[in-house]
Amino acid sequence: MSKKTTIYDIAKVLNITAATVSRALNDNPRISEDTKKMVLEVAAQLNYKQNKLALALKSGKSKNVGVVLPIVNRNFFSNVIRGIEEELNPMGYNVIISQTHEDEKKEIVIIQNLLNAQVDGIIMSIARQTKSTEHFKQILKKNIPLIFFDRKKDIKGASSVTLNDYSGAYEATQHLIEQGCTKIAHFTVDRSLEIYENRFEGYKQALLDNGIGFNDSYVLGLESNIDAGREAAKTLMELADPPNALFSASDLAALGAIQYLKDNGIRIPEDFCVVGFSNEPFTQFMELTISSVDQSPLLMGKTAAKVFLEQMDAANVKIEKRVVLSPSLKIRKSSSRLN
Amino acid sequence: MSKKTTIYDIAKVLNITAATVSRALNDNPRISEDTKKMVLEVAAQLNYKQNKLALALKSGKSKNVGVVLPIVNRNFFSNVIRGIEEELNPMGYNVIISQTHEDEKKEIVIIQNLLNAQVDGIIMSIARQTKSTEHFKQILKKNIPLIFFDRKKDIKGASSVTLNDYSGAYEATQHLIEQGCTKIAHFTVDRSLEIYENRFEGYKQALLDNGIGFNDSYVLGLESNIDAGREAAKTLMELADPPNALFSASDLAALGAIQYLKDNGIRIPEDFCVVGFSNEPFTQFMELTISSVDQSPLLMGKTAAKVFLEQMDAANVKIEKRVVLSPSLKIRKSSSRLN
DNA sequence: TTGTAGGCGTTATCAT
DNA sequence: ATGATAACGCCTACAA
Repeated sequence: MSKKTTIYDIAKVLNITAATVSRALNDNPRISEDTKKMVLEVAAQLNYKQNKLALALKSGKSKNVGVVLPIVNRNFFSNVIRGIEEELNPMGYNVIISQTHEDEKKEIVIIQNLLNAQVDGIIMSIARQTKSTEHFKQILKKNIPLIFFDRKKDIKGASSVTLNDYSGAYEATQHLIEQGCTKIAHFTVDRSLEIYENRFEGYKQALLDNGIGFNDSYVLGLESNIDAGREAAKTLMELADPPNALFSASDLAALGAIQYLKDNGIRIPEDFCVVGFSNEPFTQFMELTISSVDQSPLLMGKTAAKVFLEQMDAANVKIEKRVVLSPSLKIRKSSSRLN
Repeated sequence: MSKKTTIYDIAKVLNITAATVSRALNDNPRISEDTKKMVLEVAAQLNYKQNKLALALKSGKSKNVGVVLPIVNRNFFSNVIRGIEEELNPMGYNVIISQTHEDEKKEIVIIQNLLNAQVDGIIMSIARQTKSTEHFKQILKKNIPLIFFDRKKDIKGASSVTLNDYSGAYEATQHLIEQGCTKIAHFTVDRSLEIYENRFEGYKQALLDNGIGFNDSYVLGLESNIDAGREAAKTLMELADPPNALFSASDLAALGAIQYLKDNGIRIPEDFCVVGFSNEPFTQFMELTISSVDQSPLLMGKTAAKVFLEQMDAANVKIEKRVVLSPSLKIRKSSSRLN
């Protein structure tokens, strides 16, 4: 069809040069109002659209930001994306999404690709298994901002926006204790990840601060799904001295546990209290609503985006920034004995 | 820091020309194995990375695809994104996400922006209120593929991947009838949107085909959330002749209705059967699991991506393609009387 | 097999 | 106020 119209096409029509057209289009002061008006007119007539690619090549800024995360179709991550997009789009940035599927190799390839695509920044949450840090350093070496969210690695020059998982876990456990629970179990997922380790530590510290002995057999590592939760609950209840409460680092696992307990005639919250983590939508939809720690993913996304924007403004001034967001405990039926 | 290395840097080291380097890097046959090897070596040493921007400018192909949808943090949409990304990333495409927030003006601006950014294609689900089609035609005029998913407009040259909402609704209604339900209500959302209109039509036709009179007062339009569902259920049950079943075009509204019914001592499924639409995750998590029509969003995303890839291959051959996916009814407790 | 030169669309730095 | 020119990094005829 009709080739794209360039500033040269406009220039030709008006018998002026492309440079002048460019100035007119960019509100350059060194140009007469008259020619400016004419250029704008012809541009409209010819349906001229700036080619961002050319601009990007020239300026070295692509106005694209890469967002890398394990998987998009999970409530937490899709909310983060939403936050990032809402903050960045109005500033003229496009958001490129890539999924690692928790695969370190894929993560490395993706980052290579984004760097080749000349993204202006990378906002990411690392894959579970990622051990290497070489690819992160590559990013920083090219002097482009790297902002981690939720799952991070401590790397000089990289910023991060995380949740205070420790205090979230502490608060949740404290709440269970206040409900009169004395024997509190904990479901963790993968303590080699900082976030889960911190949740564990918060849980443990709350127990100790309240003079409650910490019991190793009450801590179980499992996958984040319903079946795993059911099974783990079974394991717990078959202990010689079973617990009477659970703080789960996963909402789905918490749900599984609740299902198992109910099936076995254990009343919630009368006999057993449960608090989950993530504040997944379904926790509010159940008949027995589930208490959970909210991670404010939307805010996390927005904050990560803002940190990126700051770094862009700061030009060469490379100050790594570490933002820690406060979780908020949503108390629901599964842990509401009093009142 | 160190400037990015270009093919010129490599050329300089080897005392050859950039063209030769380019050929070596691109497996061009017209080059000696020796120089090729050397180039590759030096490229590795200098940590050379191809600048995709330059390539894009030269070739006119950005290897970016725009994905435009109302909002990302909704189960359906985030699953579609996942499908698209999984299909396109391995083919070397990056996926740019933008949200319209159901705002037509924003949709227009976003598309303008994507066109300026020279995307190679646009995969999108239109905003609710969108009436104009001018911006869609702009896309096609530039000869770049436009693929709608779920919510589409019929435009010459545009492809689409949709769900057979009609048959999904028909099947759901038929199922309710088979459960012995005689008076079936319907929650719709916005019948000015094709998908909801089709669900309504499928519902209506199933009634007629079974010799069941269609009752206008059983059809309510409402927002897709729990409270609206509760309220609408109240309206229904206060009718002189209240229904004994509900086919809701929204899972959340279905949940609201179920909550209201339960609160008022109506037993589900014994007294009243419910089927929703979308197969949201929570429908399986409830104690009373909710029957729902699955939209296979992941497949929808993958299919849309494949259609795009086909169109790219087909070069100038612009064949618009219309794919219609089959829904599948997930029968759960909320509508399981028999057996 | 390799080098030369031009162009993709912009902007910026000189001149004029 | 405007024009000419170079440059961003790459690819590809064409020439040698």
